[in-house]
Amino acid sequence: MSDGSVTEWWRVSVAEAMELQRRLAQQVCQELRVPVPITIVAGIDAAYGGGNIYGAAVALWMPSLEVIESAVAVRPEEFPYVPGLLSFREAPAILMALRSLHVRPDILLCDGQGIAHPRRLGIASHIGVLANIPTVGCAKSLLCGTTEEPPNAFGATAPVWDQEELVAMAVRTRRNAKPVYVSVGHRVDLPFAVDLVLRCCRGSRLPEPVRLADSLSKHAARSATMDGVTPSPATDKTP
DNA sequence: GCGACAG
DNA sequence: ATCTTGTCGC
Repeated sequence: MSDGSVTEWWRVSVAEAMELQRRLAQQVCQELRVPVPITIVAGIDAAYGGGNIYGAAVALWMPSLEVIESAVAVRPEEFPYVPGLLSFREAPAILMALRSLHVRPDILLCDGQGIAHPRRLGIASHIGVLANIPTVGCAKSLLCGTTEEPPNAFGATAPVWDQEELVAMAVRTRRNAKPVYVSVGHRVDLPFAVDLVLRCCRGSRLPEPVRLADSLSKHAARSATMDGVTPSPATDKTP
């Protein structure tokens, strides 16, 4: 077979992308299959600048949340932003950043949905299946589903339902702040996902791993963009 | 047909 | 996500 069809899975049409999601969604594991105890957690996120996408990954020790190392990867913007197809736009850069880490995270905390997705394959689940690693989705807003406002206290939760299915939990990670939406990514169950997110909170609305990855990706995009430098990432590298 | 719509 | 100033609260 030609390696192009295998490695560049994101270079597809919107219809093909949705079809691939339906297929990969069947491979998502919603049961707890993680190393015990969790020693290394990595936060991942992406930012845009100058027509490129900056994927970032930050690895931290558990339970201290001390940073071990971080990495950034740059890729050109190829797939457009289409609600429900975010992973086809951001995952290539994020996977490349993950690959350059020298440590192997036990689990990934992703900025975005896990199975709280129309076809049950948000970016967290997609990356989990592709990399065969446990993942948790932690989004700042909902893509689908309905919920109630959780009590205004740290750790309070409220279920998120979509089509009669429990797809996520609204979680209050900080008093007086809007909740975040935690969902199963891959190889974890919902209770564990919520617990991990809470154990990663250090005063901010976003759990530390995600907050740091968000910050790193933004700084990388910003600094590269205003140096008049518009990096031309190699197009032949596979994430 | 109309509105909603992760980042 | 990104474009952008000041402002309210802990």
